[in-house]
Amino acid sequence: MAGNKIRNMEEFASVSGISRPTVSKYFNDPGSVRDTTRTRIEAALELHDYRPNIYAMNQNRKLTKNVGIVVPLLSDPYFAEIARNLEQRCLAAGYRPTLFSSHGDPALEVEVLDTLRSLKPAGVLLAPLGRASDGKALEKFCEDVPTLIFDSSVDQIGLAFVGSDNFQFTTHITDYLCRTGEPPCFFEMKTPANPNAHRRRQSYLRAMEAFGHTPDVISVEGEGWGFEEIGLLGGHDALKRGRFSTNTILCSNDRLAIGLLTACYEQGIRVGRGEACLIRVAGQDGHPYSRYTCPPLTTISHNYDAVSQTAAELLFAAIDGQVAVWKSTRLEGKLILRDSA
Amino acid sequence: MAGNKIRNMEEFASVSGISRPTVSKYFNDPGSVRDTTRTRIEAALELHDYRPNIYAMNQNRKLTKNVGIVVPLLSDPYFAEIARNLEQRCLAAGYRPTLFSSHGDPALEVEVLDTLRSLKPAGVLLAPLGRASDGKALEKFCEDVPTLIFDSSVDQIGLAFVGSDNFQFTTHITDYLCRTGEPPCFFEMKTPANPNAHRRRQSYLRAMEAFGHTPDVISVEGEGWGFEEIGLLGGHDALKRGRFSTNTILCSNDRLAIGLLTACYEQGIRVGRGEACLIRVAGQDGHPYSRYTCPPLTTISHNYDAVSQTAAELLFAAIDGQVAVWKSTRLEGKLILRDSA
DNA sequence: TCACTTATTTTACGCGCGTAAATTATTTGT
DNA sequence: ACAAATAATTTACGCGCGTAAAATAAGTGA
Repeated sequence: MAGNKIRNMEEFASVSGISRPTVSKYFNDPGSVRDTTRTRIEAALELHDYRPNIYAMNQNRKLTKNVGIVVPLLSDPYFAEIARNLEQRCLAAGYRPTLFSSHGDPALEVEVLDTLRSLKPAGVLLAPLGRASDGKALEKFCEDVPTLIFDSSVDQIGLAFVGSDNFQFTTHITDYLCRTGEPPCFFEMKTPANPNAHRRRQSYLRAMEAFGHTPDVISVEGEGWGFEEIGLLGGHDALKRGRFSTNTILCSNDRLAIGLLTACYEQGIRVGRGEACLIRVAGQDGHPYSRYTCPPLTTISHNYDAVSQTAAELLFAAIDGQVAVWKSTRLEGKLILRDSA
Repeated sequence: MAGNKIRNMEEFASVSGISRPTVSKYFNDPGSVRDTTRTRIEAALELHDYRPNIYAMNQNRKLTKNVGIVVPLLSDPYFAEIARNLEQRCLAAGYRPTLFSSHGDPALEVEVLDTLRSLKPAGVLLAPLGRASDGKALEKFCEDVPTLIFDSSVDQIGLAFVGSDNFQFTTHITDYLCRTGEPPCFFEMKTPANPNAHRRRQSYLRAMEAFGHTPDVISVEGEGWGFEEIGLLGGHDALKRGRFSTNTILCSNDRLAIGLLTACYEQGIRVGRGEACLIRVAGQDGHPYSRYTCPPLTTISHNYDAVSQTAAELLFAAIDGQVAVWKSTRLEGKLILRDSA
C-alpha cells in the first residue's frame, strides 16, 4: 500500500514483473489475463498502490467505462434514492458512474448531455425532465450514446425504457380507495412537468368509469418542480373553495400530497381513516418521506430495486453488444397502507 | 453549430484560421487571447461545434479544472441543496464540478477520495461524514489535494473550514424558546454521526445554565443516517415514558424533529403554540422539508447561500494561488418562526 | 512427449493536447 | 511613424496509455 512512488504503467509493469501491454489488459479487464498473472499484478498492487491515469486511459478508447446517471432533480429524495441505487449497480458492474442533475431546467439538461458526450461514456441512464425536455436534443444524444431512459418516457428513443406502470399504480390505489370508502377526487398540477402525471390522470378517469363513479379532477396552478409548495397553495385554495366533491383525495404524486397534508393541517382538517377524520388523502410514488407525514401517507410505491435493476441490466447488456429492439418495461407498484387513507 | 465533423484541435485551428497553440490557450482561458482572436475562434465555434477532448486536455496538466464536491449523504435534501448551490458556483467560476456522496459509509468516503485523487482536481469541497470518517485518510487527502472542508469540521485539516455557528444556532433558538414558553428539553441521538451534534448539545447546556434553567437532554438510540426513523422511534419511546420534563422540545436537527413530529401525531399529541397544543417542537438546520411538517417546523436555518459562497470563494482563491493560513468561518443562522414552537 | 492452443512479451506507433522556445506579426504609446 | 510591448505562429517534444503485429513462452490434451 505505502511503497515507492510509481509514475506510470511502465514502471508499475517492471516492478510487478509483467509487461506493460499485459498490465494494460489487466486494468481493462482483470479477467482477461491468466490467473497467475493476475495474482502477481495484484500482489504488486498491494505493495505500490498504483492507479492508471484515467485521462491517458480514456484518450484512446472509443468507449470508456464511464456511465452517466442523469435525473431531473437531485434534491428530490425520490430521484436521489434511485440515483444512489443505480450508482451502486454501476460500481458493482465495474463501471464508473457519474451523477448529474438537470435541476429542473431544460437548458441545463441539454448542457448535461453535452458534458456527458465529451466524457465518451459507455452508456447513460437518463431520466428526462419530461414535457419541458428538448426532444430533438435528447433524440440526437441517444443516437450518439447508448442511452437507457428511465422514470419518464419521451417518445421511443434510446435503447429502451424502464419505469413504473402508472396505469397499474393509479388503478390499483383508486380501487383500494373505492373499496374502503368514498371514491377519490384526483388532485394534480394543471401543467405537470412529468408525462407520468398525464398517464395517472387518464388512469384515474378510466378506473372511476370502470367502477361506475363520477370522476372529479382538481388541477391546481403552479409551475416548476416545487411540488410541495404547489400542493400546499393549491390545497389551501381548493379546501377553502370546497372543490373536493368527496372526502377522499388521491394525489398525482407524494410530494403534492405532502403539501396538501400541510394545508389540511393548517386548516384544522383532520386527515385519516379514523372516526374523527374528515378526509382521506393518498399519494403515489412511495416517496422516502411519505412515512413521516402526519398522518403517515398511504401511497403506492415504485419498486425502486426492480426499476433500477432492470434499467442497469438492460444498459449493461447493450454495452456488451447484445443488440435488442427497443422495448418498454413498466413495473408494478406496491400499495403501502398507512394512516392517511 | 451543425457543420463538418472536426476531429481535433488541429483541424479546428485550421478552419478558424488560428494556430493550434493559440486555440489551446483560448480553451484554457478565453481571456488570455486578444479580443479579435477570441471573436474569430468563437465564430468558428458557432459553425463547427467542436469541443476539446477532455482526456487529452487533462492528461498533461498538473491541475485540471475539475472540482469535486463531496457530501455525506446526497439523499438528504439539506446536502442536496447545498451541493446544488456549490455546483452552480463552480460552473459560474469556470470549473467542472463533479458530485459525490459517501452515502453515510466511511469506507465509501475513502473510495470517493481515491477516485477524486485520480481526477487530479484543482480543488475539492468536502463535507466529511464526521465521527465515522477515516481521519488519517482525510488528512492525507488534504495534503495532496487543495481541499476545503465544509458543514462539519474534522480537526484542522484542509485549506479552511466553512460551516454554521452551532453555538449561535442553539443559543439563539434556546433563547427564543425560553422567552416564549417553558424552557426546552434537548432531543438528540445518543451517538450522532456528525460533530455538529456535540456542539449543539454543549451549547444547549451552556445556554440553559446561562438562562438559569435546568437542562434536560434526551438521547435516543439509533445508528446511521436514518434520522427521521430514529426520531420517530425514539420519540415514541420518550413520549410513552414521559421523558420530557417540560412541554418544549428542541431537536438536535430538523430530520430528527420530522420523526418526532410524526411520533407526536401518532400518539395524538397536538404540537404547536396554540391553546390546544400540549407541546412545542423546534428543529435546527432549516431543512427544505421543514416548511411542510405538521405543524410547520420552527427552526434555525443555515445560511445556505453564505456558506456555499464563502466555501467556494475560499477554494477558488486557494486554487488561484492566494495562500492563506487555515481558518474557520462559522456563519450565523436565522430563526424561522413557524407553528410548531 | 509432441503438436496445439492460449497467453505474454517485444516492438512500435499514434492519440489529442500541453507546453516551451524562437521567430514573426500586431498593437500601443508617444 | 518608430520603438517597445504584447500577442500569435512555427516548430518540436512529450505525456501515459491503447493497441496492433510478430515473436516467444507457457499451459493443455492425447
